[in-house]
Formats: sequence, structure tokens, C-alpha cells
Amino acid sequence: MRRSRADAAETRRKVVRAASELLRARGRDGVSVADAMATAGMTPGGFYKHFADKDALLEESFDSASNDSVVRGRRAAEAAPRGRALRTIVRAYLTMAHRDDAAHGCPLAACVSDAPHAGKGFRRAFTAGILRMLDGITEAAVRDGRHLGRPQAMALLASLVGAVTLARATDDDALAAQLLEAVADLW
Amino acid sequence: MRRSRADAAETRRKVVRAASELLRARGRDGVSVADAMATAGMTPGGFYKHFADKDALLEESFDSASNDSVVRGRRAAEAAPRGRALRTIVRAYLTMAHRDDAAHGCPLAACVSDAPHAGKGFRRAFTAGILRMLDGITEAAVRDGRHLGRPQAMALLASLVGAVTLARATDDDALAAQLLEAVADLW
DNA sequence: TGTACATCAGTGAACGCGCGTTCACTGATGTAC
DNA sequence: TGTACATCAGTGAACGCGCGTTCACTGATGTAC
Repeated sequence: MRRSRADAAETRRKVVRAASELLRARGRDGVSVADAMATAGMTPGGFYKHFADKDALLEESFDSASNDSVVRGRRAAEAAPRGRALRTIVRAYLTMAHRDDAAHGCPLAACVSDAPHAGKGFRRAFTAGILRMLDGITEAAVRDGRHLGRPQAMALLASLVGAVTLARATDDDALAAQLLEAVADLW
Repeated sequence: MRRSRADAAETRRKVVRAASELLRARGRDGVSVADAMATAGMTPGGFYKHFADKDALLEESFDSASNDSVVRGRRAAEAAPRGRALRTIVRAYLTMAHRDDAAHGCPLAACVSDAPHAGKGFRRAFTAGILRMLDGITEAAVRDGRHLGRPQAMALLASLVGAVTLARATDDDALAAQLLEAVADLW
């Protein structure tokens, strides 16, 4: 039956949140429309009242995750000890906790091998996510009173994403921890 | 109809090669048994004469790609100018050509976000692939007459994989090139 | 403020498609004598 | 070396399943008067 506009907006938000977690936990092909709807407490049929198709949901879900992720990073940087903002967010990124909780973690790390096979919209959202992360890194450095060039921010981001994705891909926990540690010690 | 043992072995090899390229080009979920068989010039039915199931094929395909990749790296290191083995393979890894030809490139970069959602066998193969790459990096350094610690090899590998996967994920070619360049300049 | 009606969020079943897997069959290969 | 038979690599159709999407329907919400 029909719901109020506020209810409908809330439903939409719940679906995006559910999809954003499923997307990061299982990857693009691991999210089904029915799953996302069920996780949000709905039946599959209503999906198309809110989104054009599955791609539109995934694109918006990625974007939402990317925003959340950068906001969380900024908060961590603000809460960090004086002059340690960048170091704090880098260390937080490179934890086994982050490795083990992809659903609430960095969407770049979660979707990096999905994007090449995805459509235009998703890849555009991914690119925006990269830029947001680079800006977040630069911002943290500025907060520490030092200048980090764009190339250095890029190299840092690449090593962060590489370390976490490799740590998730291996079945050897000790190796995973060493990979994270090795990159943490690099910066 | 029945084929000779030599023919059958050749068929099996063709299927693994086809699957290994499809796997790297399209990711785990992008490979269908029928596609792999068709690419190898066969109909789908014969597949189960050679492999227990799709997982067994993908595991073997990953392993094969991983071996090929390391062998290619070793050859490049051997052909490199004196004292430049490591630099040569790192630079070769970080090219737009490698980014654009995933089918014949590093399987770690191609499958890194697939592995976490894959079964035990695939993750074990992935771990073996990481170790092989780390050994390959160390070996190249030794050839240059310098010692590279395990942590440094790990940090290098993470940044390589991160750079290429991010470069493939974005739809912005200039950004992709800058990411590769930024990591190349780090080492 | 009340009333009548149009709208539309959400339901749950159905459809079509692709995919992994199975299966009966074919006929060349390999083996036993 | 030759022959008869068992084996089995490969074929191509079929099955079952999950998934994205559609659709007729329901009944509360929003709107027009």
C-alpha cells in the first residue's frame, strides 16, 4: 500500500545503506536486488519505484560509501594528536580490523577489481572516489603543517589500497598482517 | 568421439589458457564454462571430462597465470641492463600497456578483489601467487647486488598492485597514468 | 474541516535469460589376445 | 601384425536454479473542491 513521502525517502535510504554494505562485503556480483531489498526489510517488487535498475543502485551505493568513508577519515584526522593526522588515518586504514570489516570500510579497496568490468556510471563514481581520497590525504597532511604533493598522495593511496586488498585476498592471516605492517612502516 | 591422449592433453591446456586469459580480462564472475570452452574451440559438454567443476578450472587457471607472470618477470630481469633488474620489472609493471592488457598481465592485480569471495582453493592459489611475486622481487634485487628485506618487498608489491588496479578502475586515463608514474617514482 | 478521488509505495507471483551441470550418444583410440 | 572389443574425449540438448525485471493488485496518502 502507499506510504508517506517521508517513509518512502527513509525506505530509499535504507536500501542504499544495505546495498552499500553488501557491495563492499561481497563485491558487485555478490549483491542481488532481492538481497538488498530483503536486508532493508522489503520485498523485491518495490525496488523499481526507487531506482531505474540495479546499476543505478550500485552507483549510488558506491558514492554513498565513498562519502561516508572520507567523512570518517576526516573525523579521525581531527581527533588525532597534534601533527599526527595523516599518520593516524594511514594506521587506521592498515589494520586487521579494516581488513576484516569490508562492509564498513573503504569502497575503493572493496570494489577496485569490480570497477573495470562495470559500466560508465560506476567507473565515474569510482574516479570521484579516488579524487575524494586524494583530497582527504592532502587535507590531513596540511593539518599536520606539511605539504604532500599530488604524486606522493597517489603513491600513498596506491600502497594503502594494494595492502588491504592483498591482505583480504590471502588466506594466510600472518602474511596479511605483515603486508599491512610493511606499508605502514613505509610512511 | 574419442581423441588420442596427446590431443586430450592439448585440449586441456587450451582450456586452461583460455580460462586464464578470460579470468584476468573479466574477473571470476566474468568467466563462463561455455565461454572458456568455446574460446578453446570446444562445446561445453566436454568440460567435465577434464575438470571436477568450474572452481577447479579457475584455480588451475590462476596458478598457471601466476607462473607465467613470474617467469616473464624473471626473463625481463635477466635481459635488463646491469644493476637495473628490479627497476626494469617495476617500470614494466607500471605501464599503461600492462593496465590495458589485463588478459596477459599480473593475475594478482586482475583477481585481487575476487579472491576474498572465492573458495578455499582459489585463495590458497592466490597466496602462493603473492609469495612467488615476493620471491621474484627479492631475486631481482639480489641480481642487482643489493638486499631487499621482506617488508620492503611487500610494500613494493602492495604499491604495484594498488597502482595498476586503481589505474584500471578509473575512467580517467590521465589520472591512471599519473597513478602509475607516482608509484614508479617512489622506488 | 470534510469528502471523493487520484496517486503511488509496496506486495508477491511470474517471466525470460544465462549459467553450471548432467546425460545419452558417437566413433576414434587403446588394449587384450 | 591383425582383430574384436572396451574405453572414453567430445557433442549438443536438456535440466534446474538464481537473478533482474515486469506486472496486476492493494490500500494508505495526498489533493482538489
